[in-house]
Amino acid sequence: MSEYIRVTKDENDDGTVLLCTVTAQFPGACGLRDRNPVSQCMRGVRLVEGILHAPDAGWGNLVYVVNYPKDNKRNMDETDASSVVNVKRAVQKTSDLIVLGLPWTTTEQDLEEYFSTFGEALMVQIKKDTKTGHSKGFGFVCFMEYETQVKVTSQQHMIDEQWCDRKLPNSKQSPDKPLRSRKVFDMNEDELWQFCQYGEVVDVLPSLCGEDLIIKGISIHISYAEPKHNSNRKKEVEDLAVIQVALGIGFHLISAVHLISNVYGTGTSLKVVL
DNA sequence: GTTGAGCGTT
Repeated sequence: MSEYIRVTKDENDDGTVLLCTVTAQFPGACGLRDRNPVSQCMRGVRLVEGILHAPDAGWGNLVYVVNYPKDNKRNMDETDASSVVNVKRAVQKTSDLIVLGLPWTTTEQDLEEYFSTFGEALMVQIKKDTKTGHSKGFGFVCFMEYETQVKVTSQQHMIDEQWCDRKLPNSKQSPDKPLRSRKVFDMNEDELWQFCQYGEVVDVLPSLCGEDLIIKGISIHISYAEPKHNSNRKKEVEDLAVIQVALGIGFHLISAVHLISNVYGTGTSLKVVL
């Protein structure tokens, strides 16, 4: 069934599953929990000496969530921790923008003055003819804050009474990736697998939800859907959402989607923009 | 002294 992530083909005869079977798919996992179908409460799967024991009613048709060590949530290992930091940095990283179609008379001062209304610019330049010093009608700008860059790239610009174009310079674009964005809503497993081929997503942490991430040159927006029924359960999902997502493996992202849709109801669960 | 799609003298 596409709803489930298979970690093992069959449980043992006595209804047990080895923890190492789970950790093979979810590195760093220390156990499992599931939602009691009656009380809707989360409960831990009994773990004795590395062996997971089925609930009294058997493994059944329940969704099991992977547990990670509590004091280690954000720090499953050094590599992962630094990856998260890198993601945070990637979010803030700005890039030069090329500004085309400038009036011949526009100076760097004019340009700086215009763009400073959006935010602080680190660099503004207009390309000029080396001999004559006349403007070639295009230039570059780089902003301090990524938010400023987003603002600037998301609207048109009238500079000295002329509409100008602004975009990422060719030199800053990754040649193998399409520029246009594709939005994927309500991803099913097949779509997730397609997504998995693009690269590596480090984490889906509550703190990252709502943020635009740029990971290995791929823009990814991760957001939670609004709770459809009981908003108290939102806290639970945030608690549980410390799920490592490694698109190279794929399973983790799928499990995150399951987790989130279980709590918020099926529907929009993860929004991924490619 | 001109021009109007483009891609960065350091």
